[in-house]
Amino acid sequence: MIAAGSTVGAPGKNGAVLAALTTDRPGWSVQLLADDGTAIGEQERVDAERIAALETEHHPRWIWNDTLTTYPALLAAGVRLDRCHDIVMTERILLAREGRFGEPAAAAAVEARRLGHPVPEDLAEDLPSAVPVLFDTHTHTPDPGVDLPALVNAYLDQLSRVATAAAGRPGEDIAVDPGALRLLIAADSACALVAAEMGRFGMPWQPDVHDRILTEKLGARPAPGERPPKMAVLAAQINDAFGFPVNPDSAVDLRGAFRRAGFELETTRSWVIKEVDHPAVPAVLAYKELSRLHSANGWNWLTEWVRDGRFRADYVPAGVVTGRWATKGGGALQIPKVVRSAVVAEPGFCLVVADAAQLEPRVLVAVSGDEKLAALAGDDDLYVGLAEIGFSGDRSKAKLAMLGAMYGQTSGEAGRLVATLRASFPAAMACVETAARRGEQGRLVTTVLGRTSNPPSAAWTEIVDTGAGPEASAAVERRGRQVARDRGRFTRNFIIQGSAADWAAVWLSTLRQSLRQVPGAELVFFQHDELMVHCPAEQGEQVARMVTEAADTARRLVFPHGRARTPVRPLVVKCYADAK
DNA sequence: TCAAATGGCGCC
DNA sequence: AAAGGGCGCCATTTGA
Repeated sequence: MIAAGSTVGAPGKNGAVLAALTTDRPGWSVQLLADDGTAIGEQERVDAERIAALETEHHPRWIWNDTLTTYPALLAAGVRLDRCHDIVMTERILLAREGRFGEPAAAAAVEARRLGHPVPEDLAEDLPSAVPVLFDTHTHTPDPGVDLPALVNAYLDQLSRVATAAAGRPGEDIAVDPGALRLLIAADSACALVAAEMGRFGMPWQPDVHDRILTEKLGARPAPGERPPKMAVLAAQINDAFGFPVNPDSAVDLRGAFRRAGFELETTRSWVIKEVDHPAVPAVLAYKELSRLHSANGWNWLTEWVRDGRFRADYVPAGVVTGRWATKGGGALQIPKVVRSAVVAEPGFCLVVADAAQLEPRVLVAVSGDEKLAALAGDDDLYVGLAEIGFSGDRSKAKLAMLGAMYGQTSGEAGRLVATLRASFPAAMACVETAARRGEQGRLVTTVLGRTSNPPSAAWTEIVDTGAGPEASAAVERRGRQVARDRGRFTRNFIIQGSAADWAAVWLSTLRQSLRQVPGAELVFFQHDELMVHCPAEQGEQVARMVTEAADTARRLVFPHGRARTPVRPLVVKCYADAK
């Protein structure tokens, strides 16, 4: 379990609690340290076996520059480690709070340069998009320009900055408890371990089942560059219905075809086309659906991403500004429901699939401290209670209002419903609306654990300032107001989505710790507010309980003062498609 | 001709 | 039903 407010665990036998590690060729270099950073013994060139022995003997927190470029090679060598401190990930969190967003986050590398070591440009310019993600687990890439003293300096430097960073900066209102920030750092580091482990183990995936789904929907697998049979039939029907050739893959062509047929469409999105009264419409909609399946999760995806019965994704923990995970390639966070029956536990194993029910509205309850809303939070279905209070029992309206409030909807029915919500729950609404106003002013917002929004770009400031200027034309003024409002919607949602991501990160990393007691159990999937464990069938119920307990721990740690609940719903199944 | 932008849609 | 937040990915289109 992650201890809030502490950065290190119990001392090991020899007093060592930390182990700085760099990747060298061949092998690794390690320095054991006490919790104040004092070296214990000598720097050591080590192999995987020695690292495993150090883990057993000292159970240290491993300090390294970047989990995603360090840990996969260790996993490939058969070493699993329990705890780490990820310098790069921590640096991004701290820099954002210090108003130094966008500065190089490779702290150890920066420190190494200060000490006079050469730092290659690619590492020095370590912006989030430039972080090398080496998921080839057999790649063993040395840390260029990073040595053990630099790593230790970077670690101590980061520790010393936590309290100030937690306090934030004058005028920004982003202060959080230092313990919260430490929890965030620990959770993010642990999530990086999860991401590497999950990427290596992979999600059980049966290619024959997937192929059956594709063949059923699309017809036999076509030659490369050809349309699958059922798409070809639909394309022909579309041509017939219009009376002239149309390429349904081309939005330009499709829009032109509808124009010739007398329909002026803003876009060719499916919900727009659905409203058009023309004989081609059903075939167009069917074609779009099949086309999406074929191009995003068709046979090409299957051959590229599924090997040896596993889908191995490249996860990027906290890769999104809000702290949500991202992926590189494979689209692991957009697996369509229609192919989920291909995810099947191995013989003798089961899948424990769990999602957090109505997480975002519950997070709003917690971060806003709205007492009236909190009174509803005990219900299993938050929207039912909400409906009774403000929406004459209409659950769908209550849900729409809540989503509209969190996403910043102002127009249409949802906009009106948000107004109703505001009347009943002023504190909750004030919370999101304050966040929106800060965004409109170009200011920052923070999640509950202290992840801070990125500042607006210079271009944004320019547009907003010009729009507010005395000589602005009506159009320029309108444009300025619009980008300001867009920014407000972003910051409004940031505090909710990001705080939900905080909770989920603690949930995931807490569960990872519990699962060490269950031989054969592996986290195999994580998607924002949902996770999946692959474990021996007889341990399914035990793992399900752990999932629930981890959620409870996460609630206590992340929302210590809140009355919000964060219930999760673990299901023990054979197949992902059965988890509904 | 090639890289970047756009449109569209899957997930939460 | 529509369209507010966050993404990644594909095919097509655009523009240097």
